[in-house]
Amino acid sequence: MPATIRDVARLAGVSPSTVSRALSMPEMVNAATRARVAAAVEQLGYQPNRAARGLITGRTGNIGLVVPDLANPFFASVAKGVQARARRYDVAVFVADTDEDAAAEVGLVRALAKQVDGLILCSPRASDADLSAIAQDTNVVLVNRTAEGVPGIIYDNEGGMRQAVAHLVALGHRKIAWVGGPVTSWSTQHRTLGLSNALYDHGAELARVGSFAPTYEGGMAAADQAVATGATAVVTYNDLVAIGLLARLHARGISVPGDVSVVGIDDIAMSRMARPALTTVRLPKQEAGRIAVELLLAVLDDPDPGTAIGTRGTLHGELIVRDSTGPAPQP
Amino acid sequence: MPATIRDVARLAGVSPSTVSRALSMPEMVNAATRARVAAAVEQLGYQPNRAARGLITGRTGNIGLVVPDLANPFFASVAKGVQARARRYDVAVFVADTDEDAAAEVGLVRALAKQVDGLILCSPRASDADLSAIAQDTNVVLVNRTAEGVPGIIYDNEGGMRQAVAHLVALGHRKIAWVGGPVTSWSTQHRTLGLSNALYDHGAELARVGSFAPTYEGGMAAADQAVATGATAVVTYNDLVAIGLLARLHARGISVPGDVSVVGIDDIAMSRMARPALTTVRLPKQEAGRIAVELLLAVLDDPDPGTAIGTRGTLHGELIVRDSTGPAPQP
DNA sequence: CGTGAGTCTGCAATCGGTTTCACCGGTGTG
DNA sequence: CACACCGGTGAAACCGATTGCAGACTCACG
Repeated sequence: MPATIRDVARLAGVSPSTVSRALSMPEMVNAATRARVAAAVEQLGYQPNRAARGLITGRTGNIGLVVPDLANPFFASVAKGVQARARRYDVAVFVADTDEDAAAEVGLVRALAKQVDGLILCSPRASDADLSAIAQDTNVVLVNRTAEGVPGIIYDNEGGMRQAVAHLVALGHRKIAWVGGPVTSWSTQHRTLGLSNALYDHGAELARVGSFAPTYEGGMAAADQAVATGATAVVTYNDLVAIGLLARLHARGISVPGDVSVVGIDDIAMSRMARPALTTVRLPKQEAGRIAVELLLAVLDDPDPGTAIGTRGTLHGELIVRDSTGPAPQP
Repeated sequence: MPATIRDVARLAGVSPSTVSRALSMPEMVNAATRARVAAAVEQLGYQPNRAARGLITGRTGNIGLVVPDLANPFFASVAKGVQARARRYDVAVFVADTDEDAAAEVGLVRALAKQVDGLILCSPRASDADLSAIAQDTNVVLVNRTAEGVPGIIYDNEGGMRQAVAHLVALGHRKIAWVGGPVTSWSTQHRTLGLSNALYDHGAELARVGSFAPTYEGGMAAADQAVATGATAVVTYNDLVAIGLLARLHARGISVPGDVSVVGIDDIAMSRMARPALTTVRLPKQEAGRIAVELLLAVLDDPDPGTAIGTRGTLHGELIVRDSTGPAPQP
């Protein structure tokens, strides 16, 4: 039903080859012919069939995005960024959600790999070994995770933690509790390290509270233990955890920031709606998605694997001070 | 690099045609041959090239999902449902975000239409005319919107409003304010109507507060006007609005539910984390996505346009009572 | 005027599958 | 015994684009 390249050719009075060239290598065809082709294309509303093109060029013009959970606002934002930037390059995006399941993730990636030119893996849960294996035979860009020889975008977790600590120390806090995320999480490890270093530099004390699910419930569970450490401030793995923690503290009648200050990481939409509004380290989420697309397309265009391999973008967080942090209570 | 059907054929000692048949119409080929082919497929890890198949069958095995805003938790949930169900049928999903822009939407849909077998349009902002035009030459399923002759899934807005009203009336509320969403929104119209009817049936009074953006900010803006109506309860267009309204009421020192009760619609994750936790009408979001996929695939399989046209699924909401509603204050 | 270079265009092969059609051997029927 | 039929298979055409190669034409130069 839709017009084919032959229809255009017939209408323009040229051969299909010429139409093809007029569209993809305009400088190779005579200006007059080019104009005739353009007119015919216009008239028929012709759009080349991507499947047919892909068959011969080996490029599909599609990329895939794999995230652990679309309903998580962090990943939704990244997806939004990916999607917006991909459109600019006329690339379509397959989105897949693994439901936080590492095994499902590997299967999904394998299935998707055949249908796309490259994949963006956001906070993948797969093992380093699986990840490297995948990157072997597929163009992959990692977001929020690193793996040997695979290009990616990461956040400057150390820098973010440093900002949070500087803020809290300035407010007089000397003992700070840390609520970590999943033990296997790459981010948890780096954030723990960054926080620990920053606190050491300021001569303040770190109280580790352990690992919790990166959810509202995880935050509620962590609250009592965080308070029990005697810390006057709590930094959490992400905003969702911080908001859960806030809820539990409120339920127990503990004042924020009067008794305890709370800092999250991410700056999801919910954070400024929390009560009290959450102080947090804002991570540029859509930006990560946009850069991931640029990086992936660069990898695709460069046939030489040496260039892009190891290319790694770093994005910096920004401390957003709201109402959940205040001066440390006088003992 | 990846194995082609010819590789499989050679290994199995048969012709490509037989391999094709063994895979797509197994009953047409001898069991022994079929086994040999299966073994060869297994050994080579063969997966048919979708582009090549699509070229001849005219089916891509892909569907598209278009939403106004991926970062909106409501749409993220729908996307999650679509995505999960599509995977079950081995169908890949293109996701596109229109940024709430009706014009961009139409363009996006046109571009996407060529690359997929069908589209799921979730809460499309386009005009009825544009929508019908699109449905003319593309397989479309609507979610949260109706259009003449286009199949879709909608929510039973009337039923949801009825539940909310019954709850509020039972608590003694006699005058209820309604904060509407965008005037052009299909949902706004139906929710307004449903609320109005339910209130009439209970002999209670409706106070319309006007149209507001379906956002947190919209809710903050609506709060003062809602209070000024003298109503003892407020129903809002969605949960985001309700949460914004809650924030503004808190800022003004108005107690919820002591002075005013608040009811939202959607039941997004944020709602149970609000303070007070929000009473709301839960809409099955992932379910809508799942059904939309089923419906779309049914449309695709049925060459007769008469059957599916006008097929319309209705999903029912469920009142979730939390802490934002209570007995009407005694005058 | 012949020749070579250069520009532009068309022919035909190709990508990896699906599908039509013909064919083959074997069986059942008139 | 001739014929139709049937299950199973292969050869070849085809889907809609791209691209290597060769031909046609123009132009300049010797």
